[in-house]
Amino acid sequence: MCPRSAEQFEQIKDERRRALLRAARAVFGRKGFAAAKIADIAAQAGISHGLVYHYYPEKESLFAATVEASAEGWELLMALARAREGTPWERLVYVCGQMIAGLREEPEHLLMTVHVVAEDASPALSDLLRRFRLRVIADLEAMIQEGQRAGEVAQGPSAALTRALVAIVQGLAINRLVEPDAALPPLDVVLRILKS
Amino acid sequence: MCPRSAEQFEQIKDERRRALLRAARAVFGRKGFAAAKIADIAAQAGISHGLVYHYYPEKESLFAATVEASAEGWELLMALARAREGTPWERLVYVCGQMIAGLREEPEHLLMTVHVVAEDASPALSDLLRRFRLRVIADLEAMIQEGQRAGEVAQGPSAALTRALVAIVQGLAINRLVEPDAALPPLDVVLRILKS
Amino acid sequence: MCPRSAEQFEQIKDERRRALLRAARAVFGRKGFAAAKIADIAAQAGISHGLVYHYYPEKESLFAATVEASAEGWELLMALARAREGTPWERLVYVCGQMIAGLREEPEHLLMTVHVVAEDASPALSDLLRRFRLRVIADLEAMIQEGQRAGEVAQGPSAALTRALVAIVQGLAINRLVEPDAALPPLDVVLRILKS
Amino acid sequence: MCPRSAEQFEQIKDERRRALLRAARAVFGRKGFAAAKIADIAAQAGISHGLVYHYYPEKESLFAATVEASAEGWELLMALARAREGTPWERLVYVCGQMIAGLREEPEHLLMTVHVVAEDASPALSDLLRRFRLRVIADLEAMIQEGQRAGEVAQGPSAALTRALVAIVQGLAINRLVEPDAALPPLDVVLRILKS
DNA sequence: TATGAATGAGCATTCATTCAT
DNA sequence: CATGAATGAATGCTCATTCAT
Repeated sequence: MCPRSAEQFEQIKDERRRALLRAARAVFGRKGFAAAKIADIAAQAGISHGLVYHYYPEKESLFAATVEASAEGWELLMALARAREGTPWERLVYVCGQMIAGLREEPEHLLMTVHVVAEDASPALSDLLRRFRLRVIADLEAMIQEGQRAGEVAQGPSAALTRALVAIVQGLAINRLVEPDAALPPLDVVLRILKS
Repeated sequence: MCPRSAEQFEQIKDERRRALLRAARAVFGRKGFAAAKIADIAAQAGISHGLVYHYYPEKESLFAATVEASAEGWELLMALARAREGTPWERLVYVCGQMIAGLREEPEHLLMTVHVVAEDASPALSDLLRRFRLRVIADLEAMIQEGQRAGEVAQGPSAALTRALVAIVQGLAINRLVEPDAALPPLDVVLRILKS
Repeated sequence: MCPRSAEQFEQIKDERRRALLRAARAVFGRKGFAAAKIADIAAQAGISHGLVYHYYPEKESLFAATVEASAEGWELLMALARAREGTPWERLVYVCGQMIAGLREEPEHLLMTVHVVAEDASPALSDLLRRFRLRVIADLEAMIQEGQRAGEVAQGPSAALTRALVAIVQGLAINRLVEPDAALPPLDVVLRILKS
Repeated sequence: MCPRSAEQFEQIKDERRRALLRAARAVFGRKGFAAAKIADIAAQAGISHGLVYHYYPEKESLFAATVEASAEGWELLMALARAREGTPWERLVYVCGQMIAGLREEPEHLLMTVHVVAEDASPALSDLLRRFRLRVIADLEAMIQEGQRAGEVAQGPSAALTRALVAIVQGLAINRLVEPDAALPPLDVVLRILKS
């Protein structure tokens, strides 16, 4: 009808897709894969459930897209961290600070990984999540090793140290979800784990 | 008619009930409430799905019983800890050591709380889990305060410190589930969080 | 163990069987075939549900036995009626009076026929009930025809007249069940249907 | 998007809803609440069982709607009767004639009340049916009292007389269901019950 | 596109029936 | 005989997915 609206359509489509991903992240993070209903996600995104299938052909694709969006968010954060000046420790402080600030507002988003366990979801999803998790861990471990070399981080096996750091962040996300009003520990308490 | 079978019946019943609870803990912990299938739990316990309903009238009751069993396990651990000689810090070391040893073998059991989030499960279940969590936190917080008074634990708000400790333990449970072969950080790394 | 108890066993067995039939009549009459639970019947008869299967190999047999017991009750009533002195009308009054007295106490028993319609129950049950119903109708119709010949009952097709009489009795059973406290119409109102 | 389809949707929806109610009335009337299968009702209405739940959220709601539709049918009949000219007796003849004509075609519809008995169906359903029944009885009783005042109906307690009338109508519905080919008694035989 | 009606596979739950004790 | 634990087929209900409009 309106020939110029092609771009607008694209815009609308993109906005909707983003809204859908936001809604999906919230609902999947909160309920897991199996318990999350497409209808709920659609409602939260303000569209009809039928329309979801114009954007993603099935529930699993939507979940995968959600995970990928999280991965992109992580890449962005790492890029920002790497672009920073300062010591390795200062970069670690920055990244952890951002993660904790993020979970304050959207704890769900850090818990999707927990639902990797829902083995009903195809192995493809499990793998996707595992791979994302491993990428995060690899990035953090690299920073930790840098810090160790700089003498800013406690010595010891960096793999276990990284798992401990990730653990506390995810654990705080759980806490946030269950007790939204409880005080989160300050950043320096969290970072004690990296200090001898 | 067969007078001795009464006790045997009771024994068998008790054993099965325990097997059922064990299976339920594993499956609920792994999949959450909604995604866990009664048929799976029954299969894991070695019984037919119909028989589950002889022991628990509905899925929610089984879940509740599972939580209660965990609560009893916790009470037992705390009783053992309180009965120990030594400083508050030594008791903390003992409790955290036991928790981490436990999650090494049965990480599921620490993650049921995450699924409190599945708010579809009646508020009754959410409340049950929240109450259990709060009890654990209260017990740990008391130990931490004791440690602070004894000068063995870092000063600062004990509430946030306790959340940090619980967070790391639950986070390690997640890690164990997702990467069963990854090395867990040693106890003293975990406990750094409580040291200035 | 106790060799003389053979007769006693028989007695006990017979008593139980009667109790079972009584319970079955009440429950089947109240709930129909499908909705009646063997466990309910057993409980009402004071035995375990497993024992029911020592007396009747399946639910349908129990139902059939219940119908047959009703049929025997009807035969008895007819025998008493036929043995009476007096006019055909007086016999009709006697039989209708007994039926109405019966439904005052046990309305269920007259409604089992309604459940013939539950076509899930095997055709065998339907046939059984239909045959019982037809026997009752044939007996009543014979009495009505006698009354017509004696000029005590209104003329007209006796088949339809009999259906009307049976209808009102069963209808009153329904009423009794639904409104146990409502006054039943006196016998002479019911019998007006047979009078011109 | 397709502006005219809105009304069409409504129409289709309404038609289906009516078809569903028709099917439900037939099946519930024939089998009672517990024995009636949603799948049967859906099949008879020509839809899938899942779709039933788009119209009624649960079996009980469908049953309730069925009862309400019957109640509306009754209201209509009473309105027509009240709008008639003639004596009270003529109105009674009209109403009873319509009821008997109705049960000739759809006897099920008059038997739903019998299944009030299935007390497993929530008390809400029992109450609904009882209330409907009482409304019918109240309407009929009013007409009978009018007839008594006009000297057209036999004297005596109108409550019991009304129960007798309702009884015969429901009883004839049972007869129709069990023996679809048996002759129903003519209207004037039924109405004898109201004549001294 | 966007909607929501329609379908059917899947799961919780019930209950007739069996059987070890 | 008597019990009640055990099984599994059947049924209510949910929800991902499709599709006519």
